[in-house]
Amino acid sequence: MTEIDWLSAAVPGAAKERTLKAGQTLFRRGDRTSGLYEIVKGQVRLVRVSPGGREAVLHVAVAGDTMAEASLFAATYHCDAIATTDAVVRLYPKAAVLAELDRNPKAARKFAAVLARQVMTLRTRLEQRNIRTARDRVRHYLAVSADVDGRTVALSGTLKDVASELGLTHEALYRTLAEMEADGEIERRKGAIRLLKPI
Amino acid sequence: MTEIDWLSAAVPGAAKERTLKAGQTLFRRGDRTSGLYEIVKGQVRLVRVSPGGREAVLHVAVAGDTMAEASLFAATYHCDAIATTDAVVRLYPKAAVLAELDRNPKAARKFAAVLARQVMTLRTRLEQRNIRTARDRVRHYLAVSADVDGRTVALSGTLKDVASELGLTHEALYRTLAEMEADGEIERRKGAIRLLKPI
DNA sequence: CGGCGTTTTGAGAGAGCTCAACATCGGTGG
DNA sequence: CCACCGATGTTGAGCTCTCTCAAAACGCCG
Repeated sequence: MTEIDWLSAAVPGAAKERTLKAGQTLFRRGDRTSGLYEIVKGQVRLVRVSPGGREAVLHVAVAGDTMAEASLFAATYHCDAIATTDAVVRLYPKAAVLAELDRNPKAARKFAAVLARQVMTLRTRLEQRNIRTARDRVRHYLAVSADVDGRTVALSGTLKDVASELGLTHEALYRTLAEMEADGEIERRKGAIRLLKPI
Repeated sequence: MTEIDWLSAAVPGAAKERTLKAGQTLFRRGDRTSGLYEIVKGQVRLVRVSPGGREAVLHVAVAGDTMAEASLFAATYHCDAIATTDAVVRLYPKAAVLAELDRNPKAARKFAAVLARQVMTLRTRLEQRNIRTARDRVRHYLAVSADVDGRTVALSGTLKDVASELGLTHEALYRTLAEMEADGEIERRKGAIRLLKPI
């Protein structure tokens, strides 16, 4: 279950949609928190702006992501949220979400479960970034993403998306996959990769 | 509040300590989940072992960290946990933690808050790894870690620790800091860095 | 004082990034 | 049905930056 599934189940009808133009601000640091957001369309980035005006990006949320979960438990936002493209967001109001957490232990447990899974996934991706060579990083990705038989990896989006998730340029990923295929380590199919040698 | 503070407050006396030799297994994939662990001393790594015997590291937990939070909500573990050094771990039994979450909405909210904060921190660190040059990565780190006045960054551990958190070799970090100091961008103090130009 | 870990600087090599050109694919409209 | 177009996929060549290996200074603690 994703966080969004949980939210729409827990607070049905409470969410409000909002449309943003590219460059428009969703909230600013110091604003009273209104709740957490789901990105329906487009892209929103969370940034901390330093006194000198430089931006440090904390997170780039794209369609399907949630952001600002921690704002549920804070009085004010600790960063700015700015749409990088035209975007549509859905607000899950803080009061409604917290009320449901208090009222319904099952829901609270489910929410914690969703967050714990996110923590796990993020740690895995962070660990992956510690791997230096493209080939080993791809191997790590394949090993972690392989289905139960450990032989097939379904590719979620385009290879460009995978490259971005791996922290590689798409060129580097293409080259690496080509080399691995030439070495008989993998076989590329439409939307999937088969592992030939059990790694 | 850290996760550990929350745990010891929520399930006082329920935790059990266990001592591990280097190389010893704490749990294996498929084992029934017993709860989540805090590392008291040493280092434990979570790995997924592929059919061919290669290890994909999912997380390296060091003293003070918690691990396997998601196991609270699963019947079996999904990876192996192996001590990389002699280690002491503290087990917070699943039943006790879940019972407290069900019984006490305040505790459940607190737990969710801790997890949400972890998600935030991890996303920030992941975003940081998207920055390619050492200098910009250090700038990002400084901007995010600066205290309220945006002028001073307290260093938690040694610079080697910081280098590891940044995903840089310590040599690269030393060089970068030296250059930044030469350029008048920062000033290095004992256990802290002052930002001279507001970045 | 001696030993160990941290900090520092040097030199060289390798790996991925950047820029560039081209192929391929899927959808759209004439 | 075909031409067109944009995005994805693919390959090439050079460059830059960090990593690696090495060695030495420094600081802390027993």
